[in-house]
Amino acid sequence: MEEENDRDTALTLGICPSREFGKRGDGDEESGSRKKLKLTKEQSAFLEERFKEQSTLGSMAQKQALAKQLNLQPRQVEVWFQNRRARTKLKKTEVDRELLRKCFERLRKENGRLLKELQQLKTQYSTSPHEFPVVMCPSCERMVGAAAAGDNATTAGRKFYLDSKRSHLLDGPCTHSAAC
DNA sequence: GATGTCAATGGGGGAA
DNA sequence: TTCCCCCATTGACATC
Repeated sequence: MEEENDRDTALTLGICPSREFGKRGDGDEESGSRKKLKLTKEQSAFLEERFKEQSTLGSMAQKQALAKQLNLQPRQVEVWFQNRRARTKLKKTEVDRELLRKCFERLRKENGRLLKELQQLKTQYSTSPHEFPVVMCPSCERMVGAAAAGDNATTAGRKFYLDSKRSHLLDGPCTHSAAC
């Protein structure tokens, strides 16, 4: 318990209990295992505030001043900012991933709906082709026509292409030629 | 004991 | 060369 108190005091002061910070590549020769430093609430809150203003440290002087203010080694402040940026990035990646997942799901549903609609049109065309006045697009050489009057709401007014290999439904006009 | 969090390490790259 | 940054990883500690 006493040992813990000593460590807490050290942490409050920003002093690593078992090692000297501020150098790169220093080992933990003394104890044989590195102790974990936990920043105090005050230190974390202060660093958070600074991070909100600016996610990078700026000049060396700025870093040293901040370190002095918090009773930390400049290297510790530097490391805190690095880790904080990494956490921010990770969080953003997770948010982006979720957005993409939702977007994919929406597109998958839309694709399914369009495929179904296409299948219906193909069936409709094969049973009563006379209802589909068709002309050839001189540019892309595909057959293009307008959906017959009386079609359901989703297909009415749309243009469609009929091709031996491909069939396309378009929401907008074909850009190939005026015939489309 | 498994898992998560976070300070810290070490290596590599870019800029001055 | 030095400094700063990013990235992957480590290890101590907390929580379940």
